[in-house]
Amino acid sequence: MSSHQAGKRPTIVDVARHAGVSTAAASKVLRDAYGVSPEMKEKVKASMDALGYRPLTSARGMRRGRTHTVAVVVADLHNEFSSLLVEGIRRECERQKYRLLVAPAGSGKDAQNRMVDDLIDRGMDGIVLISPVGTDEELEVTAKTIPVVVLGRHGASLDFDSVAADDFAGANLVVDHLVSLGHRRITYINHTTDGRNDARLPEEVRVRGYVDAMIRHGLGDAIDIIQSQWSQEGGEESGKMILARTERPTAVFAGCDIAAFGVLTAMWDADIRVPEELSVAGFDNIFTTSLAPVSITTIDQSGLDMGTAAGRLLLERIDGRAEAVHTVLRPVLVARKTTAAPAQAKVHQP
Amino acid sequence: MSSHQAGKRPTIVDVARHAGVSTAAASKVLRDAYGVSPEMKEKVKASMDALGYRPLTSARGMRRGRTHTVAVVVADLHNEFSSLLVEGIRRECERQKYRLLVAPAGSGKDAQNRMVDDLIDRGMDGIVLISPVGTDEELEVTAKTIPVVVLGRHGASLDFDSVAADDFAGANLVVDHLVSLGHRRITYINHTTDGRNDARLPEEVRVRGYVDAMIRHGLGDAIDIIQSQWSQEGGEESGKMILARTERPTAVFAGCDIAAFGVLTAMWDADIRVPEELSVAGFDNIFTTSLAPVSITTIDQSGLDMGTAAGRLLLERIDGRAEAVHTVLRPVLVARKTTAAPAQAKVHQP
DNA sequence: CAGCCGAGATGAAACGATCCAAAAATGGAC
DNA sequence: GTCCATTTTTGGATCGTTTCATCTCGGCTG
Repeated sequence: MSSHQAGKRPTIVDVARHAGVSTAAASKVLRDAYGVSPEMKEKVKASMDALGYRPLTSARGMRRGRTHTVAVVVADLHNEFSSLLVEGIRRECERQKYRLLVAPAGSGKDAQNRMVDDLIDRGMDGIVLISPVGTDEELEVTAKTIPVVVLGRHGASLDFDSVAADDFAGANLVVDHLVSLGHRRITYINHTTDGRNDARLPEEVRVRGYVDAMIRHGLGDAIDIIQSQWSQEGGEESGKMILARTERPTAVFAGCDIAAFGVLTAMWDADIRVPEELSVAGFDNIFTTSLAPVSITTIDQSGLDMGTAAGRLLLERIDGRAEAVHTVLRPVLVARKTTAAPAQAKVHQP
Repeated sequence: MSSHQAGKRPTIVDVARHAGVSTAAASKVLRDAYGVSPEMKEKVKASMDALGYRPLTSARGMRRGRTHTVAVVVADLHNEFSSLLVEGIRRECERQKYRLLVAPAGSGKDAQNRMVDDLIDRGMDGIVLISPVGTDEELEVTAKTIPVVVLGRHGASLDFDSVAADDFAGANLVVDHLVSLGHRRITYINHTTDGRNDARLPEEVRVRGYVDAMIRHGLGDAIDIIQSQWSQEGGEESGKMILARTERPTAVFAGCDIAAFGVLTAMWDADIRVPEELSVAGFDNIFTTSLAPVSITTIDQSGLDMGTAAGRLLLERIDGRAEAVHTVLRPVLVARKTTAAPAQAKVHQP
């Protein structure tokens, strides 16, 4: 045995004995329940901090079923955008005196499901899932057991709440911005999902938004989609492909910021000046887009707001709300330095 | 009440009844304890997955005192480097069938201490603290209650383990690298800690490493330290200060990567080419240093290894080890594209 | 065949809290 | 001073699991 058991932790029984009252009384004081006289309250409280007593959350949760703890399941922590979401949830939890724990589950479906089970077994009061890969059916099974909020995925289940940004509107904003600068040949970099092809995935919604906006501007003929991956490598490759063409676009709309970084790398290596020779826009407004030497034009989904919204919904659910709520947040364009009017373009539109 | 209690979760009593055995027997099967016949084992296991039974970790932990769960306390999740550390810890925990939860506590001392208490109350088996702000004395009090590993802070307590990178050696590597490229005027950007001035803080160790290396190379006269903050703003301001000088350095060693980004921004804005006109080096090897259009030379502390080391130490402690272990890991230089020989320099050294 | 042994199985007491119903104290009203 | 209505206080059951001491039962030994 290690030496950590040294001074046994005081229990509520110790407090009661020290104060000369019953444990039931001590418990009431602890919870400020009804039916305890001021002097008893005083006495017990004094004993509590004389002994340095702190109730054991797990023992509490056992009878009462509440631990005042919620968890957010996330694939990994490297994604800056999910950090923002987490921070939003955390703030809302803090405001309502709940504790938030972050559970990194990996990107596999089984791993995520196992993590959810483990969190339930560990007495969480509710769970937020960030862009989970499981099917809606799987999530609904979970949601019958414990309050669940899905963050960052479009959908409309009756059993769990959801919060997502309007990716369609976001993609529209980018195209509108580029067109208003005078661009017509705007290439989009898509994230190709191998296998599952869920219309509610952000990537699907964004590409639809791009296509729709192009058509709306009468640029249906200029629609140009590169099937790639939303990673720095995917962006870089796409950039090189574009450079290899005889007729290049004047603007590239990378579906996410990481990919935009990749495109910039490709341009830098080829000595193409951004935005003079090519405009580049991202999506997500991750922290480093503002930090880059040439700050990147992007779409801000206001992750903080999404997070707090999710936190609020979750705590409402825990509190008893029965009907599902689905929130869609409106993104905004953050115009920075990677987009500008194209070299020799008529600024006026047809 | 919400509708989540629908199908009551099966307990070990249900399993026992279903299998027609005592709960004690069921419990033994669950833990594969000694003294259970093959046929009983079979029967009970069948009942378990017939009912979809999963033991409640908190109830278990209550009697046995172990929940197979550990937590890592982190100020916030925006720091990419701590994400790496967390990932390392997670892998080690997974290997040993432990669950890791991440607890974002904020940067305040009180907030961190409160978080640690709450984690103990929630039945964690052990805790890793990433660059905690509390004093060693406070940490020792905690470490008497629960196994603790401190990550990213130099120190040598008898009550808790620690893992840190050799910041001194890291700073040496950068200076050696720059000098070998032919630089002599190397400016260092320091992080000024207002108030506490702990010699074991990374920033203190790094600046000592810089000074020491400069002297070792006979460049004591060229020592030039800018007191600033390790943030993108701090880096940018420092960059501007350098530009305003009549005699500029040929290389800047920003104490951390974020600050290096700031320096690059300042240079970009002033049309100074990096590395042609100025070399810039960072420290930490955060993910985006490789991703930036001009990838940044930096020091890799191999956060993954630090994390797994911390995880291993923690689990050993939980397992009973009594003596403290302090690990220092050797960092390596990652030479990328922001450093090169200065414009008109003799490449040979005196 | 009495006695012993050890492996398997079990009932009940923990663990640290909450919660319910019942007991004790308080305070008026008559 | 008795009686009733409140308020305070309490004992003990309970949550889901482990653990401990005990019990059973077949097989061996002597």
